[in-house]
Amino acid sequence: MREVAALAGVSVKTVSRVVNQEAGVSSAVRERVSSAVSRLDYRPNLAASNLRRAGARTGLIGALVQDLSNSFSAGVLRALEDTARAHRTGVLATSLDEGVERERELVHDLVTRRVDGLVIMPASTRHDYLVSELRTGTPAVFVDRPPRGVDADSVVVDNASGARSGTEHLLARGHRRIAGLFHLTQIVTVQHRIDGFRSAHEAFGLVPDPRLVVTDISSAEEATRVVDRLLALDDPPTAIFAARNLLATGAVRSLAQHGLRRSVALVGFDDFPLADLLDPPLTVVRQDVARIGRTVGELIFQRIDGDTSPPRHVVIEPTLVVRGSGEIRPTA
Amino acid sequence: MREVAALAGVSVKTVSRVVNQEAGVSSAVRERVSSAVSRLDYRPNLAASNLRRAGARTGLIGALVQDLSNSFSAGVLRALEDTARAHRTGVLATSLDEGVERERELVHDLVTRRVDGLVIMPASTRHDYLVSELRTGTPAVFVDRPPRGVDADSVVVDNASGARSGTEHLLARGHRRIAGLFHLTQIVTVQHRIDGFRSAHEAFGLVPDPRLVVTDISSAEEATRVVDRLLALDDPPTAIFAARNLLATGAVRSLAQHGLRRSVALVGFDDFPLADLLDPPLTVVRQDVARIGRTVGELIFQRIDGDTSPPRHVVIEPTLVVRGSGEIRPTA
DNA sequence: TGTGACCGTGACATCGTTGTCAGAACCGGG
DNA sequence: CCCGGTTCTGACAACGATGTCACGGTCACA
Repeated sequence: MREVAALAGVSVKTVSRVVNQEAGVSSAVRERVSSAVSRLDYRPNLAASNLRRAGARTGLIGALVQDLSNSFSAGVLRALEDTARAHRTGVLATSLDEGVERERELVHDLVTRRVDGLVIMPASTRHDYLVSELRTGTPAVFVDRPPRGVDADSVVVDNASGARSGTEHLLARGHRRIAGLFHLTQIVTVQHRIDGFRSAHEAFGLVPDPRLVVTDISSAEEATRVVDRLLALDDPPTAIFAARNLLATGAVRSLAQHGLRRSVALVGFDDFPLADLLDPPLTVVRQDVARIGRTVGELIFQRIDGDTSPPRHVVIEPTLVVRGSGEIRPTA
Repeated sequence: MREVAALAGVSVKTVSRVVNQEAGVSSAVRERVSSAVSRLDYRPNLAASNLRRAGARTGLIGALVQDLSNSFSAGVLRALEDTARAHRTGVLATSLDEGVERERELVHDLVTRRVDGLVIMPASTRHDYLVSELRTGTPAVFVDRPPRGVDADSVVVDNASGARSGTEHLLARGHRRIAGLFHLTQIVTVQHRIDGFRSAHEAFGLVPDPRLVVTDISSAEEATRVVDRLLALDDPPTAIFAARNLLATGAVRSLAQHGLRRSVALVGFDDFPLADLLDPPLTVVRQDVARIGRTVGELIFQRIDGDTSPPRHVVIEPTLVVRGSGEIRPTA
């Protein structure tokens, strides 16, 4: 900046005025400064500017998601990004891979970076550690999983209701032996999905066979092996409820290997690209990722703009998308 | 920081020493300062610190990708993110959606933010505008599409060779009327894929029927309509080469609607999750996204660490993944 | 006891920028 | 020609941190 000032023969303050398009600079001087700026490839230092300006923003929000390459995370992030762009803000996104310790470190790091807001798809189950972080004034919004131990906005889907409707869909078609595939039980949303799975059974006066309820499956490959095993039972399931997108794809792989894709019903939780192109097309409980991402964006920017009303907890209802795989009748 | 110093009864410089774990502070003082830090929830201001420190890094790299929610972009980004984490660096990712103007603005913005490096999956075809941006010393690496008008590292796949091997795969199985679906011709990689498609034909002493070569298709929906139209021709294609993941899925939708998934052969360019679960499973030319992302990460961090050797252009060979859809024989 | 080395600490300048305020130059009106 | 009011410009301090250097105190040793 000093160099620009020297080249243009003015003070640094005048350069600052020109760069920030402040009024009250003669056009002759403005011209000289502008040409000096471009001749020297001068770029104002945003950090220094933010330092000096009162209550300036960094124009950055931090987003901690489960896994960038998972279509759910990516979809939410994409919608969030679009909202952020409208507010001239960048998104600093990181995958957590269910790493609890990593979550803590990253939050600390992001707060230290002075991001304007945090969007957290948490790996941890207790978020007390956030209290001191948020005292610094950084607003946070939780996505997909609700906050515990700290008061913050959240956007989640009604997991119990989604799992319930998916399961009831199978029960209503006569299935009585339904396998339930679930992710890590320590995750609250997974617990809710299990609850929904059970309450659907109760509504039909049934109790799920414990051998058919498998939890803590964390990859598609593991889901495939689990289904392989279930299909080998004396009385195998006639339908499968896979409570997460990766588990559904794992289940499809197993069914395909056994040539049972058209005989065993399957309902998944989470829609994903191409689910409609499978054969049979996959019936799923869909979470509207774009809407979730947009809602998160709206909440966080309201907070950034100074909204201090009590935390809001937005619950988005998932919808059942009927495509074929969930309508297969039980084999006698 | 002043408050911490006051509370601990020391100077700010000593607080700085403790925070940065510098040697030469008595443990008593260190103790007092640490407790003051946690009592006040003090967080050092990274921006101010960077301002003072000579040649400090922001610990940020900017990544401009085509579309975060596309599995190709997301996969590359995920691998890049992992590399960046190893270097204690965050990734500021943005979708370009083929927006040329947006690319320019974002690059300018990121350079102004003083990111340590830029990773660009460019929307534009000429990158002269980068010359002045890069003069500031920010290194850049191009992904997926090569730089033109500026000297910078790049990581691309051999598009011509990939398209050629995919097309030859179909020709070798007796197909003579092969439809080619391509994205925007202004994109260099698309031109190369077209070249590969043609040269495969030449190798068989053939010339593609111009009516079967459709370019500038930019969405899955449009691809579906195009295939609908091609199938309605008097002499419809017996095989389809879809030179991008979205175009392949669009093609599958059309084939499905016409009940032709098992009669018309299909080879796609770009692998994606679940391609193996389609029926028939999709034969594709696969780009190793993880390897691309890792390579990009290695290049950019070498530059950040001061490597000033001439630009390197890494070409990654795509591989043909045979699954079924590409092995369908032509119908008589 | 004096001396030099070393240790712990703080004062001050500085990074690049902008808010504040004051001064210089110019204008029109009396 | 003087005066008050604009208009334009610059000097200076400050944002939050750290590099430099100098200071006072301990300690070992001559």
